[in-house]
Amino acid sequence: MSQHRHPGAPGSAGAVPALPDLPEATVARLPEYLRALHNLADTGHETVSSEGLATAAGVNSAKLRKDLSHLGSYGTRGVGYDVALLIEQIESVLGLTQRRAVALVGVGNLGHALAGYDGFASRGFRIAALFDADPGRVGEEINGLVVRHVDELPRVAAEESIAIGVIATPASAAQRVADQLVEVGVTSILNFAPCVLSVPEGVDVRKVDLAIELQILSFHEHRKASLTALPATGGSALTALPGGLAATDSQEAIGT
Amino acid sequence: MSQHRHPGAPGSAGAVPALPDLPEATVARLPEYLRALHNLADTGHETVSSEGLATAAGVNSAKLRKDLSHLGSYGTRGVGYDVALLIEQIESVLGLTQRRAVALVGVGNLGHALAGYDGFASRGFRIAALFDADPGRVGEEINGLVVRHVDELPRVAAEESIAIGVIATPASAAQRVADQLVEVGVTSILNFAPCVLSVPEGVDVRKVDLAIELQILSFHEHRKASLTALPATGGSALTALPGGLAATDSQEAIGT
DNA sequence: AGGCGCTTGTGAAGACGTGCACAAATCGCG
DNA sequence: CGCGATTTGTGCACGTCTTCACAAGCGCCT
Ligand SMILES: NC(=O)c1ccc[n+]([C@@H]2O[C@H](COP(=O)([O-])OP(=O)(O)OC[C@H]3O[C@@H](n4cnc5c(N)ncnc54)[C@H](O)[C@@H]3O)[C@@H](O)[C@H]2O)c1
Ligand SMILES: NC(=O)c1ccc[n+]([C@@H]2O[C@H](COP(=O)([O-])OP(=O)(O)OC[C@H]3O[C@@H](n4cnc5c(N)ncnc54)[C@H](O)[C@@H]3O)[C@@H](O)[C@H]2O)c1
Repeated sequence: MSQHRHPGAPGSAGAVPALPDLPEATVARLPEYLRALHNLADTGHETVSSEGLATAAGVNSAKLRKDLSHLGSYGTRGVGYDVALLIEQIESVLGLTQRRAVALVGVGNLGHALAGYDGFASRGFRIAALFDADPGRVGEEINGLVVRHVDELPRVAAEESIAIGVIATPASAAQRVADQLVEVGVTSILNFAPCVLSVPEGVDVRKVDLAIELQILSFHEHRKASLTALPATGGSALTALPGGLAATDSQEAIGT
Repeated sequence: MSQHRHPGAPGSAGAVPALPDLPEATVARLPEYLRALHNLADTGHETVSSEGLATAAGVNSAKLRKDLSHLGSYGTRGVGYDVALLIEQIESVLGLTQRRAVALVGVGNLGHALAGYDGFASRGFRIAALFDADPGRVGEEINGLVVRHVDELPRVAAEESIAIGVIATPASAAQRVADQLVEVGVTSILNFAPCVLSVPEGVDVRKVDLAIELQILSFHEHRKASLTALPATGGSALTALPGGLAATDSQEAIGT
């Protein structure tokens, strides 16, 4: 976690973009806004209201406005937001003006799918290199890229100026791979292996774990089943009627 | 969300689970604790302290204790938690005592990888059916399962009592597939397509979007680069030491 | 039995995130 | 030129989550 908040320079008369220092929750939503905006642009929309964009992104419109207000005032009251301008601004804030090079380590079952995914390219990234430790896989060509041995990582990382590393190896190898990535200067890692990675301060790790997602769904499934099964709670008072239609739970949005 | 648990009956002679109604943030972490606990059990540990488990799960120990306290008091002061007992409790709360059936729709690039993934089975789930709309793929056998046409979903869903649907189709087809899943009674969906799904109240959707993860990393990468470029802010400090060996295990955990 | 060290469980405080509600700003039109 | 319709940007209150700090409980050793 980044904790050191520089207290000084509040007004900050800086003329430059000035690093807005966005709330983390906002950062996590910006990509979704960006995707929705691209959809709108592709369908010919020139402007969009906060209400419209919020619906397209699946969030509350007040939240969307507050999020965007952190980037500056790029909307026009009474009109809405200019789609092209907003795309530009969000991409700028997310650092997508340069196409970042991604290295994928572990070209197995999952790695193959990722290597062949074109959603990377269309959203600001370039798979620059594939690595594996299995000699049987080295040399294989996927989508125009040759799989290299992981020992070549230092050389290739320098050549391609890798910005982000993706780990798709078994969990047992993930920490070692992470160490190797850090060693060659990678400071952002996306980890698909089901394990906790230990990295130096300053290195960011995000984790995607499919089984965890399913287990969270399982919890809610379990809870829903229990609720309809035995609606009587405690011993007295509040006799939540089992009608089944009186579901008070509002929007079902779970987690982030 | 309601939080008031029954005020009386502290000893709680109740033998039944009793629906703890956990905070969502806690639910999202329980699977990680569970995974860490299984690792501990496999390496012969019988008990573990909150500190130890917290480290293994990559969280703060106070947070872990508070999370576990929501399930009840399953620890022993001065000793720690019984690993086997805690596994049992967490699995019970998450509804993993029954092996839930999962249907995977869209057996393309990504779908193939998911269908062949054994991490499902070992963590409480069973891939019960594969579906695709492409006649060319229907009939193909993957990992012992035959790909069926998506039109067979109603029949198969009933036969296998599908609990969770996984969508791995292109975004353009995702909403239609979601509708079909809801239609046959599925109330939990894991969506890999980069789009917002609209579902009725009572249906839970979780989304995994690889490009979003990368873009969030990109933001932090961008910010880190800007900071080192112009460190004039405040007193600066933090001169990222290149040594590389001073790995403080302070995880950089971003977002959730 | 009693004391000591260790660990849990939790109250309290603060940080963070959310959503309402409304003033301010802008456009279009008569 | 002014007015009403529309939509942004934000102050404020509320709820959720995190973290600290410590009393209470437990086992072990003397
Ligand atoms: N397949 C899926 O759908 C899926 C889903 C979620 C998570 N995961 C996780 O993703 C990871 C990969 O899964 P998979 O199914 O592709 O496994 P896999 O065994 O098919 O592929 C792993 C690949 O990593 C390579 N590898 C092993 N050690 C390495 C090292 N030190 N350096 C470089 N490469 C190395 C192996 O040679 C292999 O090619 C696993 O941790 C798995 O738990 C997979
Ligand atoms: N491949 C990846 O690594 C990756 C990563 C992240 C996200 N995604 C997303 O996952 C989804 C699938 O990606 P992919 O690379 O596997 O695509 P793909 O084109 O290889 O596979 C899509 C499959 O869905 C099937 N399909 C299409 N319409 C259908 C329908 N109505 N019902 C049932 N099946 C249908 C197609 O026949 C095809 O087999 C896409 O939305 C993609 O954006 C993929």
